[in-house]
Parts: sequence; C-alpha cells; structure tokens
Amino acid sequence: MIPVLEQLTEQQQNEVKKQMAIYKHGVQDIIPTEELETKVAKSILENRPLKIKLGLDPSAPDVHLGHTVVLNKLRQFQQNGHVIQLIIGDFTGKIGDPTGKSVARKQLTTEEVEHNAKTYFEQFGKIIDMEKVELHYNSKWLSKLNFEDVINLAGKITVARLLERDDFDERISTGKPISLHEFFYPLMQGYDSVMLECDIELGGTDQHFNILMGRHYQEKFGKEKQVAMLMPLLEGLDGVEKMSKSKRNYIGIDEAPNEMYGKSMSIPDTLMVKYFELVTDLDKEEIDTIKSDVASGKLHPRDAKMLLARTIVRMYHGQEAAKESEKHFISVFQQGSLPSDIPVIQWNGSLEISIIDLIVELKMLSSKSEARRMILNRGVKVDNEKVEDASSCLILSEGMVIQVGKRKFVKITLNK
RNA sequence: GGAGGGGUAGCGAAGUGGCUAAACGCGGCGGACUGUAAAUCCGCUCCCUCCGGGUUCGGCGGUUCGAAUCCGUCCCCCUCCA
Repeated sequence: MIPVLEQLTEQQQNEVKKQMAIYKHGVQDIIPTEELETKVAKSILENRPLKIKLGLDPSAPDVHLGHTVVLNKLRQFQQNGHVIQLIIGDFTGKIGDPTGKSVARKQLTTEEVEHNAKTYFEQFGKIIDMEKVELHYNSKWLSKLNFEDVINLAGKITVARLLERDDFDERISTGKPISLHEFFYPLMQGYDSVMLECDIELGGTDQHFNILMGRHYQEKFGKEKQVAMLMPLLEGLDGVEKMSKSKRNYIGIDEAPNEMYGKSMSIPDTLMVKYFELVTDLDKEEIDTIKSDVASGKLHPRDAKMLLARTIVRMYHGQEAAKESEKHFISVFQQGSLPSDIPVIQWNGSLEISIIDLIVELKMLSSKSEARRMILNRGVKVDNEKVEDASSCLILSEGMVIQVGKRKFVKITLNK
C-alpha cells in the first residue's frame, strides 16, 4: 500500500480505489501508476483538486472521435472534481511546424488562433464542462523567455536524451534531417507543465516523449512531477492510420446523424471493440458482454456494429436522432431504397439532354470526361436503372432521381 | 570551406534522345460479391473532348526533325568530411 493511503479513512480509501478504477480503464499507459494513486489520495486528504493538463494544437480545430478518446478521460477527472487545464499551443503554432520537409507551415495570426480555439471549445462543450475548465495560452510565458533563458532550458537536458525520442531516432538512422529548433518543441511543452504545475498530463501515445519531458523539467525546476497518462491512438475508418482530418478517415463530432451512423458502420470489424471502449460511454460490463456474444456467434457482428453506430450518434445528437439514422441506414443501404433526404434540384433547362451533360450541369461531377468515365465504370443510375451507354440521352420527368457512385443522389423537379 | 547525391503525376518509385501521358506499388474512386466490414476479383485515376486535342517530369533559356532524358543557368533539398 502506498504511504498516503494510511492517513485516509476507510471510506476515503474506497474513494481512491473507485477513482483509480475509472481512470485506468481504457488507458494505454500510466507513468507511473503509483504516483497517480498517491496524487489522488493526496487530493482527497487535502481536499484539493488535481490539475490535469491537455495541450492543444491551434492549427487544426476540427474535433473528431479521435480527440474524444482523450476528452472522455478528461471528463472522468472533471466528474470527480478535478480541474482541467487546456493549453493552447499558440506560441508553437506561431513558430511553425517542426516536422518534415514541407514548406514551413504558415504562421497563424492571433485572430486565427482565437478563432480556432473558439471552435475547439464549442465542440469540447459536448463532452466536458467548459465552464469549469482553466484555459491557458502558452505564448503568455514562452514569448517572454530571452535567449539566456532558452539556453538555460537547453542546459537541463542532454542531446542523448532527446535522441531517445522514436521520431528523432528513426530519422537519424534513416539519414533524414532534424532541424535544431525541433529539439525545442519538447522543451517548450515540458516548460508549460512547469509553469502550470500540472499533476497529470493526458495525451495520445504519440505524446509519450513530450509528456515525460514535462516530468523531467518539473523535477529540474524543483516542482512535483506530473503523471503521464497515455491514451491509445484511435485508428480511423480505414482501420490502419490514426484518425485525422488530413487523412479523411475521421468521424467529426459535428457531423450530421446519418453521416455519423454510416461512417461508424464502415469501420472494420476488427476495430469495433476498441471503438466501444474508447469513444462510447458504455461501461466495461456492457462492452464485455458484446465482446463475448460476438465471439460466440450469439450476436452478429453487423448488429454489434449497429449498436456502436447508434451509440455514437446518440452521444452527439440524442436518442431520437440515433433511431432515425438507423432507420435511414437500414432503408438506404440494407434495403437499397433511396435516401429520404435527396437534394432536390429545380431544372430549368431542356427536357431532353444527354446523361453526361446532365451530370455536369447538376454539378454531380466536375467534367464531362469524369462523367463519361463514371458511366463506363457502371457507377451511374437513373431512377435506379444502371446507365449502360455513355452517349445516351434522357427525357427528364418530374421526380427523376440521378445517382452517381454510392452516395451522390439528386432528384429533379421541373420548372412549371 | 570541401566532396558527393537528389528534385518525375496525391505519395513512393522506374525511366537517361523517338516505341513515354510516362512502368510498377500505395492511396483515391467506381463496379461485382457482402453486412456501405474484412478478404477477393474487375475497371478508372494529368486536363478537356464525339473523333481528337492541350499542358506535364524543380524554374528559365538553348541544342535537336524530335528532350523527363543532352547543354547552359538559376532555385531548392539531402548526406558525408572539416
């Protein structure tokens, strides 16, 4: 038993246990676990909330399910009375991107940073209580450091230590370049933790090194060390790459219910359980039941995934929307009927028109060549009939439905 | 300061005078089969187009009947040595 626990009443000890069980669930790694327990115990003993840090990159403010993995964990802390510290890395963002050869990322203006931060918060509000969050911009202290301060900071870490970072290590061994300033990103992030005296820093496993830097620097500056809590990275819809906006394999938490449901259904089966664990609010027992039922064949994987999709939609749009989007999914994709929300376009042109021209006119594809190719690939339907001949002409009629590919539908209404 | 290696389509990577709008792989898209899963198979993937054109291989200029390929020049990137 860790020493602090002895000073607690039995009831308090149970409270520690209860919190620890919650915090540990779904986490990839806690470094070190005992320190977390000590901190939780102390916070109860001294009736002082813990400070939980999360650093944010201000350049990409679109929140998707990948982010919610960390946010869900934060919410658990918040629900137990602890304080969330959100740090907007505006200083970092202003300097530019550390990685890669790509032309230096454009510098964000103050307005852009503020705008992006605002976007974050609106969406975060769906998961955590933003009223109770502490908000910080790291330019507040980082921009004040002079060169001597920076050298001093650099003096508290060795190059060997920095080279331990996987990313650096890999680039060294494959002969890829590392710019000197890239070494400073972990230092800055570590310094943030010093300034805010964080108790815990949360992040994805890709933040492993940076978060440990926080521990390192807190120690060097004579502060209590933070605990690193690493969440697994969530793979996106492709099932391989980390969910990210740029990979286009994400489910945004702002997306419409039908989109969200459909996208959830398209994740690979192998990731289902992980999604249940990381992005839904179902508890461990429920998830275990689903797991074993699928394994035993009692539950069809498709139905399990439908439950997942329903749950995800419910979390961001409510029960009603969840039901509706499931109905929509069943009718459109399982039964092959038309979606209920096909965009209707008023048609003012000639009633007789070639299919190719029509597709372009309706802006379903951007050029005639593309339309032709799509037809040759048998991807175009008119009133649910496949178009076989790329040069065919149509006589338009009221309510005619054009489908291009799997998802693009347009219904035509004629000008009277 | 010195030596060397590079810049080809979204990415990776062949190609070193005509057969090259440019192999191959990945990614993306469409189709078949399914459960909008996985796996598999087929097709499309510079732009426009009915035929047929147009613009490409870091930028610019040149040699040539003809250049991604040869020459000049400029820009950018990387590695090693000091």
